[in-house]
Amino acid sequence: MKIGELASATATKVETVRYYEKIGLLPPPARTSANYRAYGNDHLARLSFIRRARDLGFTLEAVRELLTLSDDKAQSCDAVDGIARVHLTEIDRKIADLSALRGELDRVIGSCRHGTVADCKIIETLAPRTLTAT
Amino acid sequence: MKIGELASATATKVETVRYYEKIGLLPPPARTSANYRAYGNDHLARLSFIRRARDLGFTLEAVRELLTLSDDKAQSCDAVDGIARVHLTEIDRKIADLSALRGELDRVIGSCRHGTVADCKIIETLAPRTLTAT
DNA sequence: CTACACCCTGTAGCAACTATAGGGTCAAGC
DNA sequence: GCTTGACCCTATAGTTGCTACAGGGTGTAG
Repeated sequence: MKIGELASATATKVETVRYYEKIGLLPPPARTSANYRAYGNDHLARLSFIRRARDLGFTLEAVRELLTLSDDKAQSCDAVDGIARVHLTEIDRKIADLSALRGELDRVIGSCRHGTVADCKIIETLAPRTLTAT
Repeated sequence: MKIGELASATATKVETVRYYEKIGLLPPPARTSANYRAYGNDHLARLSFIRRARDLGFTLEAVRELLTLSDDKAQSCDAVDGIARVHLTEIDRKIADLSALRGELDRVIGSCRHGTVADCKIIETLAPRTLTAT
């Protein structure tokens, strides 16, 4: 399988595949006589794994750990569970942050009376103190 | 006001202040004889504006537009309103994405039976297809 | 007069790609 | 047999929004 096929099979860009190889996430494949990368099913599986983990929002560092853990089949999967739980906590925090933000922005937008910028409540909210007192 | 004072007055790092100047978001201030930056209240106001907008999640590009708009006091504030609404839509999308992610990750974690990696449902979820068929 | 906190410039680094420049390869069609 | 076009290669620079050096100068307190 050439890099373009691997890429489209995993909804990845060709450059990204090469990037994953460069940072050691995807092992370097064999090469054809024309120096083209020749991938097998193991590469397809590994890249699929990476993409799924990325889609779930894991960082590349977390993906790297998950890949290492998944190679040791006899080990307890508690470490895997731990990584996932830490990640879940982070997502919860992000959602909370964004929701708070959303509320505030919504309030700001709601105050807009569609007048001129001089009376704009949005601008006022952004610069409440010293702007007029310059 | 020296850069350190301006920075601490706006909860910004000194390097960030210099960075904002470099990208043209904050105008270059006067200099003392020792070549130190000397800021006035207008700079304080502008940096406060920038920080508030950033806290609300606006990109630096959006902040730049908001600053430009806020300078023209006679103009209608509909453009300001528009930028804020676009931003709100983006935040909503991000929240939705993260919530979907959270649900999926929660489901994956819930399936963990704390056995070995070989039976790990989390790993299986990440690499459902070809990994075992290599 | 010597520490020490602060200031200066310029550059490199972070995540996770993406894009570009400047080439080589290969199958199809004329 | 030759060209066109899609694909492949490497290497490097760009993206966003900072942050962290390195290697210096300045100002003040003890």
